[in-house]
Amino acid sequence: MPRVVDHDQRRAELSLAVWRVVGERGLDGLTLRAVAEAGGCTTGRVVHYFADKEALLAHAREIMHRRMTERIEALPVGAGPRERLRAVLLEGLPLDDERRLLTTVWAYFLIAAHGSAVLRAEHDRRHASWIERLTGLLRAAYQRPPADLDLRVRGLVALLDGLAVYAVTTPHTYPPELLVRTLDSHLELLGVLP
Amino acid sequence: MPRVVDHDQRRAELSLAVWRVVGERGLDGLTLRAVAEAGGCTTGRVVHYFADKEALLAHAREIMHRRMTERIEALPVGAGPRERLRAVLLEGLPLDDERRLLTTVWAYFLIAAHGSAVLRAEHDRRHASWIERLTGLLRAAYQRPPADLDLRVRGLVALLDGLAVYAVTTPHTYPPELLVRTLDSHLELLGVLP
DNA sequence: CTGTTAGCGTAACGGCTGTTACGTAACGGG
DNA sequence: CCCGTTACGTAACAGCCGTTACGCTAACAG
Repeated sequence: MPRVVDHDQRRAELSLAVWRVVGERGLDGLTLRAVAEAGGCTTGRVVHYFADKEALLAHAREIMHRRMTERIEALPVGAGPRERLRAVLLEGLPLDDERRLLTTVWAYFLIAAHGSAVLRAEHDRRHASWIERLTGLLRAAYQRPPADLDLRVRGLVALLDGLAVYAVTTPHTYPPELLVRTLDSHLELLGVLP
Repeated sequence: MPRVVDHDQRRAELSLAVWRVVGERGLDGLTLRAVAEAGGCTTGRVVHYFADKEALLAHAREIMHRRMTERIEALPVGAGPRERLRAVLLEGLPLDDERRLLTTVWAYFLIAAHGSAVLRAEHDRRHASWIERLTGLLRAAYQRPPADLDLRVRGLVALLDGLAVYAVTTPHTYPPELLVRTLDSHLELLGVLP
């Protein structure tokens, strides 16, 4: 056996390079050569670890979701249900550099879901899971859950992701502080502010 | 003078072709040849009326916003402030074919605002105007406006546009009926449901 | 009727893209 | 020590893109 390399780590490195390129140049600016440059190598390495561009993108997306889930599950436990709900929601907003990068990539994949059946199906799966998670959290946050809890969740998620998209496209207009205040205002309206 | 043609109409026709292409193939699928095909002509006509692709896109966007405003101003007057607020908000959701097309184009330009300073500035202008309009409408809908009215508006807009983006990307999961019910649930929460 | 000019189809060009093929260097098993 | 395999840089390729140049056609002024 020749030179030994950790394939998973290489793929993770290249996925990170994909994030950076998307974060800087958008999804149309994402070329194999740009990824190679961001990853400090040539296209030779990129194509060596991924069959084609689609596989590269799919893996970068997979890693993104894995990282998001990882962050949520790393949140401190023990707090009350309302604190926990708010903490999870804040993970969906681009409040620091890492989340800004993750959210940007997420937003591009969201729009790309229009026009690609594969991306749309994948997005639908993730979204349903996200809705389910938040339904549980919101229900737990209520002493007596309202009858239209499902609509409250849909609205909450739409508000959160709408804010996230705005923060990605026009971060100057939607700074982290405004995002948090807007979310808190909505939580207060819902009656589940900690 | 040779053959006489209405330039504005030609440009409007080609802008409609842009909408259709974006609606079917997305912004990356938007090529001059695709626009020509959708417009029932060749690239010769397209480049004859627009200096370059950027000008074509800018005009298609301009027409889109003009049409959206036109629809809003065509709404029946005379209803109460809460009916009016709801009617305007419903114009922001893809509830029929035309709005679906308009919203799709809008969503693509929204994401494209990330990565292009020109598109971002333009979006920022439009967005501020939209926020301003809704602030007035929501204030009028309240008997006694809350202290954090601005945050209520931000949340309302984020919810609306979040729903719109979801409806564009996964219309099957977010049918018109769910959009309206979610919006109404939020309006009820705000205490401004007609 | 004739000349001029806008309208626009056709085609060519250079640049960039994803993909593929090839060459080389380095490492580990025998 | 040697050899096979893996890692990956380099380069060529075909396809599509926006842009540009060119040429024909049809309509109006005179």
